[in-house]
Amino acid sequence: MKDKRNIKENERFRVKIRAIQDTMFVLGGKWRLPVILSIYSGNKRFNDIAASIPEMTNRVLSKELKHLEENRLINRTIIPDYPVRIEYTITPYCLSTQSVAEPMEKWGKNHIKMLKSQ
Amino acid sequence: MKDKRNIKENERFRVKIRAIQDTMFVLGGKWRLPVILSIYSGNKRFNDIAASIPEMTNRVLSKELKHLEENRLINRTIIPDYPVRIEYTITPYCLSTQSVAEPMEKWGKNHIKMLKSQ
DNA sequence: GCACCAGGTATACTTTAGGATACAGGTATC
DNA sequence: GATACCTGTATCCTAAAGTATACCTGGTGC
Repeated sequence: MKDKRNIKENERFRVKIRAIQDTMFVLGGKWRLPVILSIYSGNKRFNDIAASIPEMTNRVLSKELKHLEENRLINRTIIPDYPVRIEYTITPYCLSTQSVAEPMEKWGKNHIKMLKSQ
Repeated sequence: MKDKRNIKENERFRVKIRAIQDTMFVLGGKWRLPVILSIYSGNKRFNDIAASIPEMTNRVLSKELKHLEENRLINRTIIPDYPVRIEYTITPYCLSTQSVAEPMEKWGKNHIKMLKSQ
């Protein structure tokens, strides 16, 4: 009886950590959420995004954009103007990342405060 | 006027991404939150934690425990028994990581569902 | 023609995360 | 005396993340 419960509980635990690791895989890393936030706040073009996060090199930006596109968090659209422009926009699905980004922002701010108060 | 607002907004944006990056630094990575969760769910000893997450090697566990201790998320106490035991417990401050871990768990579960439904 | 811009890619590098394996040092047990 | 358990550490390695710098292509403006 107790064993059965432990097995079930362990199963729940493993599902939990797998979910967290998946999130980490998709949204983890130093630049992913910042890039999403930058696009969300209105930057559509490569150089605009790059300018909004000057510490990130354009090679990294290029890679992150690809990763985000592959995970359906952003759209890359080619505008056939002269000259051709490329616009990045977040997908409706991407809005769900807010539920992760916001608590992380809060926690980070609080953590800095905590460190300072010591 | 408009410039002033943009500068202010930009400042807010930079504060935001710094906070997220700090959180990533402390809680990011494949194993950090799982280790916290394992301790939270009752595992106090090195081998118990290791057994609860068999995919992680003990070298990685050792490193993560050190990192978590340095960031005041767990306590390491030596129990002077024979043989000497060592117990890891989460700090009160560590409870605040729930506010990050839970949304990540939810998002990860939803993400998997999203991928499957395509 | 020439310089310049947008939106990247190429190349080469360093750093960090994470993994595989072994085993140490003390206690306890057979 | 040999062996096993506990809590890790040591050594070596690979892969991924991130950095630095240069360069490309196809326009535009002068």
